Amino acid sequence: MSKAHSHDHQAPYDQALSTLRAARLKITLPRQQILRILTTEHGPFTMEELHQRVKNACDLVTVYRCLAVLEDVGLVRRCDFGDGSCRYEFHQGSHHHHLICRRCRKIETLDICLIEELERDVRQKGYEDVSHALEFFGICPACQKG
Amino acid sequence: MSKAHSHDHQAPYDQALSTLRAARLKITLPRQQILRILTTEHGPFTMEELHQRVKNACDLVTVYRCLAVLEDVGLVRRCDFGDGSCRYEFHQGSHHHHLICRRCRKIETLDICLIEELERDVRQKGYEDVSHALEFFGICPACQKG
DNA sequence: TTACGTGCAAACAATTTGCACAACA
DNA sequence: TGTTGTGCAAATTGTTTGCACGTAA
Repeated sequence: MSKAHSHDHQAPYDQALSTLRAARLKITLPRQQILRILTTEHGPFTMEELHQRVKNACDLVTVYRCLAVLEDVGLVRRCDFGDGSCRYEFHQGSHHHHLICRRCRKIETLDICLIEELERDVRQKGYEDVSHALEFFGICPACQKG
Repeated sequence: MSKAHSHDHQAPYDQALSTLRAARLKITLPRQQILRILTTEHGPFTMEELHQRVKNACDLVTVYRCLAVLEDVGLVRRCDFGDGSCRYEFHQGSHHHHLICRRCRKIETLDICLIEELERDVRQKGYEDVSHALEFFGICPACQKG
């Protein structure tokens, strides 16, 4: 009762494993470790960052392949901020966007999203399976001083 | 009077050259060719596409360096759609976004943008020099049939 | 003429692929 | 036991850099 209170990371993690089982994918150690990280820390993380966080317990290539699988079954969302490498975060229903400092690359989460009406316009152009990507960039207060 | 009517591509092109001169940058052949393409065709184009369009008159590396310069002086805008390579388009004040087919990669331009209010929120978080990137993805009508 | 730009080759970085071995179910 | 996943090495792709030569101003 006490542990689960502040942040219940266990439930999303267990649910993720169920999703893997439902897709007849194996629950391997690397997948467990990666899912543990993604469900407890917020991210989003690059492949390298995830590889370091599992303390090189598996190969970097395995991180790539795990993330591809997790993205396929919808457990993970890919973020591309236009700086060489893309990032991944756990995808739990919550639709949100990011605020990225152009200088120090700090990433904040924004919970606002008023874009549904625009997506409706896009569907009226005949497009199906419509989604969008919205990211904000700027110089954060800390960097403005430096 | 007749030629300039339907689409006056000459004016933006000449203006771009002036911008280069004002920045004390040289008007070289590759820069002229690239600017001609970007001011007449809409794009956005990848580096490879631009290189092909100048018919290999200059090296691919030169395309990279020209685009970097043009972006620096604000003549060109970079677009990253999260598929390996980024694209560039002529930047003429007009703020807009894109609609990209996930299958055939066709790119349409959208003139709508209601994000100014969200940017205001971001500035209130203390961020300076705020900008955003908004792209829509979907399966276009043509691809739905294939 | 002189700084700036280009070509060519090579270096880099992110990501993908091939194949033999390992391990989940 | 039989897939399915992993490690290692190498290939691919997009982009950047170094340096000698070429050219716009």
